[in-house]
Amino acid sequence: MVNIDQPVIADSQIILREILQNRERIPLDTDLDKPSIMHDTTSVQMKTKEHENIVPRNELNGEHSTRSDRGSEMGSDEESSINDQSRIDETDGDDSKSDAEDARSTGMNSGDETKEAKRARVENILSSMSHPQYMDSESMYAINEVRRQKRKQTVPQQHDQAAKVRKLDGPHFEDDLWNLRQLSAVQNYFRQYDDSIPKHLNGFNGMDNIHRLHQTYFANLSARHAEEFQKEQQQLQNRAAALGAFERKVSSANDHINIAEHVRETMNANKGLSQGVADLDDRELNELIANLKSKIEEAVSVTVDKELSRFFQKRNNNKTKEAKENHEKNNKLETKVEEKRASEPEKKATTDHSLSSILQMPDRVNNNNSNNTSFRAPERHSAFELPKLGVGLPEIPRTPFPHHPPLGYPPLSFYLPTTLHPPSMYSCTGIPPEQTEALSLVVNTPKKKRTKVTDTRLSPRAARALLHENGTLGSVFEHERALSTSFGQMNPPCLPTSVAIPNPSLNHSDILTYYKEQCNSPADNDRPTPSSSTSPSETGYGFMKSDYFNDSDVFDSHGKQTTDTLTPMHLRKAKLMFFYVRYPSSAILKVYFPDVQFNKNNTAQLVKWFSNFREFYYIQMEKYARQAIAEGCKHAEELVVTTDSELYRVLNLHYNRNNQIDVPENFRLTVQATLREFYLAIMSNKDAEPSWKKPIYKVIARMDDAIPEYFKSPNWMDQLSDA
DNA sequence: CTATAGCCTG
DNA sequence: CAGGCTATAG
Repeated sequence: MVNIDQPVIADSQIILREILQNRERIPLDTDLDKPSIMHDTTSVQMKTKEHENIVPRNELNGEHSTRSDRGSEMGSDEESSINDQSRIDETDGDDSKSDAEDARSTGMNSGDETKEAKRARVENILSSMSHPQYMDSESMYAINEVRRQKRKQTVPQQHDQAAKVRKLDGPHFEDDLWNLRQLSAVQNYFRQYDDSIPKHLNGFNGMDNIHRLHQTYFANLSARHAEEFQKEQQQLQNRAAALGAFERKVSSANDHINIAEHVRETMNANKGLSQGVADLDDRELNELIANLKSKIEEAVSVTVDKELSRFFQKRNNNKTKEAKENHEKNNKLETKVEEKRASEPEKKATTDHSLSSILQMPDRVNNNNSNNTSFRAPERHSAFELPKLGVGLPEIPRTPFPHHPPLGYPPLSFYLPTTLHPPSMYSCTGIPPEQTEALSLVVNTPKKKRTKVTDTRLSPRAARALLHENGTLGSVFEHERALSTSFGQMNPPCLPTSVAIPNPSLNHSDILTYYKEQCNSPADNDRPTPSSSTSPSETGYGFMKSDYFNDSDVFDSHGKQTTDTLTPMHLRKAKLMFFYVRYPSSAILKVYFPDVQFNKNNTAQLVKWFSNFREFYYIQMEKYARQAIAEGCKHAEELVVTTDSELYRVLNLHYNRNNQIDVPENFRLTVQATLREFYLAIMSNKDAEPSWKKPIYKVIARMDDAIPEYFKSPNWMDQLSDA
């Protein structure tokens, strides 16, 4: 195609096509499962499955389990196996079915093949896009999983051979034709909804759909191996469930129209149309793709919105319950600890102070049914509820966030005099009382942040772009942004994360870039093509052009301003995002930084940021975990992190210095969990092993949360600047 | 050869 | 936080 920057991109398009046509290139056995999707999708049996799969982070790395599983130890290198296992467990029952389906589909090769294949393809597409939150990530994770297994260091993986399966061939002309037919059919189908779908819901995240298709495709490819195949079964189910849900949704919203049926009918009715489509040229094809994408977005947005709100509502309720239980538990522990202290006078001196400050037995913990994290109410200071200070505190001036309630007010705890929270000796002096172990990491606590603002190349223009100082475009931009977030929301619930996992999304997401460019007038953004360029730095030319010359604002397909320069504002935002996700995939990052024109460099930079965030985070964790141990903590349960905990406060200071957001409760839980993980690992002398932290990383990676959509709002971004 | 994760440094 | 370096992976 034209404008193909990178091989990946080129492949992406091919992939899209293949997805759409459900074509070969895949080992037969793998391919066979597609028909199964088709059958499953139409069935309703998915309802049950659906909520099994609703597990947000489950997909992460393909090994993720529900939050409730969080505690499970994955200490060894068997995580992969474990995941696989879990998947197997869940999918077992359907395997047989799939097999049957496979057999069936194999049988109908020639005659019905066309028809069936088409149907399968369309359904596949629909399912791919209809399961935004769960399935998509699922696929993505599956991919991650595969790749990770291949690359996971520390643990010599045996699945290596599995790798190469997904190499793609070059484009096939016939494939294109097929693809076009499918596209037109689908597009045509969606046209029916043009009127019923609010235009304002049109999002700019359309590339995500493509992305997902891409991922789905890869997921299928990866199914070649047994274990992988099983995972895939899981995905298929998810998709089926997704489609089921999607259909139900759309049905209710559109006079009970059955999507699948419609698509099928449309398919049949459009055979003629496909003819004309056949001789489109690349440009036209791209246009078509763009349109299709747009349509799909519209349709999906509506559904996604509904699903999301429903999901989060449900989720919030659960969490509330969880929090309550937690509270009770904590109180119990508190008592326990106190008793313990009483019996250990000599130790008391140290314990009472540092330990308590770190672990802060939650007096009246913030069990204010902390409305969960993600969509926490602005007023929810619960997580920061300050026990003993409340009153006397002077009103601390803080930057109000007028237009964005979500920002809420900074937790009071941040303003509390340190005296109220005796800093642990570690954090202050850095002299561990009795640490015998190698505290390599612990010792050096990189504290002085805020050093350089990261972006040395920040240009006024870029800044302006970021702030949308030029009103006109800004408002429009903003408006669309806000609206478009609805679509983006689909990612949150299951933010693909990647621990020590090669970020597949980074590669895959290139497809986003690709399509984005396709949509835009290719002439505008003439970014040097990274792929073709030899080095990531794109050597002199590439670098210069993209980082300096091309630093100028650009406009995306929606006429919104864009920059390829990461500014301090972006950095702040990234930090805040860290409260929700520790392992965001680059794809997610891209979604949440819509005003950034991503390229190899800034993508790497952003990724690096999170890497740095994590580094700091884990260093703190290890430090405090060791401190707790040094102070005589005997059980992981004794490690309770409250919003008043030293650890917690340190982290807040680091990532939320200006208290720009109300830190999600989940973050606290994550911190606590991390602390415990470290504690347990250290207690069992795991820290002697080479990469003993890897398992911990994995556990934590599963705790990523959904990022509030308002993060995508440029308007919100603005506020960060003046905060 | 290119890319990422992770660790270390400045 | 950015750079640099290494190991690993495709």
